Amino acid sequence: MRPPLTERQSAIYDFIGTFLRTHRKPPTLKEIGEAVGITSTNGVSKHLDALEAKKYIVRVRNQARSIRLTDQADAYALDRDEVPKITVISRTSSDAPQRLRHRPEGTFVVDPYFVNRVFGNPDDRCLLARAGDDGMNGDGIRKGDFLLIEEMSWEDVRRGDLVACLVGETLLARYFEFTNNRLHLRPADRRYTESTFAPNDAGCYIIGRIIGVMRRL
Amino acid sequence: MRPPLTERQSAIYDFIGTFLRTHRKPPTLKEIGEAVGITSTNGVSKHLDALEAKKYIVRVRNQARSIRLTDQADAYALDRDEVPKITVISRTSSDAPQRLRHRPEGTFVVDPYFVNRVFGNPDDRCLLARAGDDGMNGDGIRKGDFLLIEEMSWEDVRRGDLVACLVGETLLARYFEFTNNRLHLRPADRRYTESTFAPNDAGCYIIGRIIGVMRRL
DNA sequence: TGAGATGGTGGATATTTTTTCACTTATATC
DNA sequence: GATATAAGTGAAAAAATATCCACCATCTCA
Repeated sequence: MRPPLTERQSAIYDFIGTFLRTHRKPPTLKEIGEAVGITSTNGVSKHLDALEAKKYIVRVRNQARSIRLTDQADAYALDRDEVPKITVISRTSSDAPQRLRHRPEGTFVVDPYFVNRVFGNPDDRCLLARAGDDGMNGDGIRKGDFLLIEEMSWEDVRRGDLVACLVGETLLARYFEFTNNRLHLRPADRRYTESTFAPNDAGCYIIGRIIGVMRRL
Repeated sequence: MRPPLTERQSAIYDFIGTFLRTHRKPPTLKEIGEAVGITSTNGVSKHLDALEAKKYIVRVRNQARSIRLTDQADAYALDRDEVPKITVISRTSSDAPQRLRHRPEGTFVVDPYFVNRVFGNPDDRCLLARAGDDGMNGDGIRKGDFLLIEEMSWEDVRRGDLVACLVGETLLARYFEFTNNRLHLRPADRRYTESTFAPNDAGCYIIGRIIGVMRRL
């Protein structure tokens, strides 16, 4: 669709997006130049011409701070330092479970009012994943539901907490208990069986505590 | 907390917010003046001084287009024509149910990626409210759950749809059916009874179809 | 080997934008 | 009646910002 950007053009495009998010206004040519190391505003202007020709930005002639990103998504993205973000994880067989967060499916930057109101105050540790079975059906969580997870190790989970865990390749919601040096994962539904694992069993990885559930109907 | 604004200050504050959303950059003094009918930039500047003193905005001296709204909500608000928004409703006894949308508790402008991914594509018709009882406990909706509602009249709801309705002062989630010229609201839990109403009974108002459920744990 | 794209420097100029100063008109308040 | 606050005009000065011009270097491609 749009022609690819050169390395330099890309750096400038990225800077504009970052500046927009952090300052809530577009940068001047001088500010761009200072950021990417170009002393002449004319040098910057030529790059902007290229970005505009490739339809990545739109400029208004003779107006200060009037660069607009064509791609709405980039323009809408909010300042990641100021608002909660949620990392979406998806399990694939090649991932080490401990590294789920580092190979995310994506990241949501969410409206702070929306999330705060509905889920309290999820922070950077939050992950989003989908329940892989109906084991908690009796307690209002169904297969496919989106689970908002506060990432924590099994040592930090309290007895009786609802946790998200990877058992083999499946992501499960279960009640957690630790007794007799064993992790116990208890489903709400009797048709599913309670599982028991040794603390560092490779077949079971506790992702964290479930703090929210979302379901699309 | 913050001192109230005069009518004129309020008009300017509102204009700045609107301009930010539609142009993705702050307005100049001149643009503000033209919008509210002030020919001298100095007149505008004084209003901005007042807004800044009352902590509604922050200005950067000697920089073009550098007004920033203090209130994150306004600053974060996106162009309402381009992204989904969700109106939060709360029932109070003085409201006519048909006017719930017009007396909202608030409005969320939500990250399009987040909502799209989780709930599909809710549009302007979407409302957010909390379930008022446990009548759908058996089907995974509990009292206090946040319900994402696609507003529609009872005529447009299909038989068997999960709907949100106001029965008296209580907001309920129920399965909907229309037979024998009567609205039937069926709970999932047998401890709650099915209710039946005449189509325009003042005691029952169908808000719309429930398209999503969110629960904080 | 020459043309075209990319990525610059430096400076002058035009334009926009903010700031400052002097002055006016209401309205409310003590 | 003095005084403060809000709201405004008009013009000029100062600063920021965008644009334009001339010129240079490197690389790729035909």
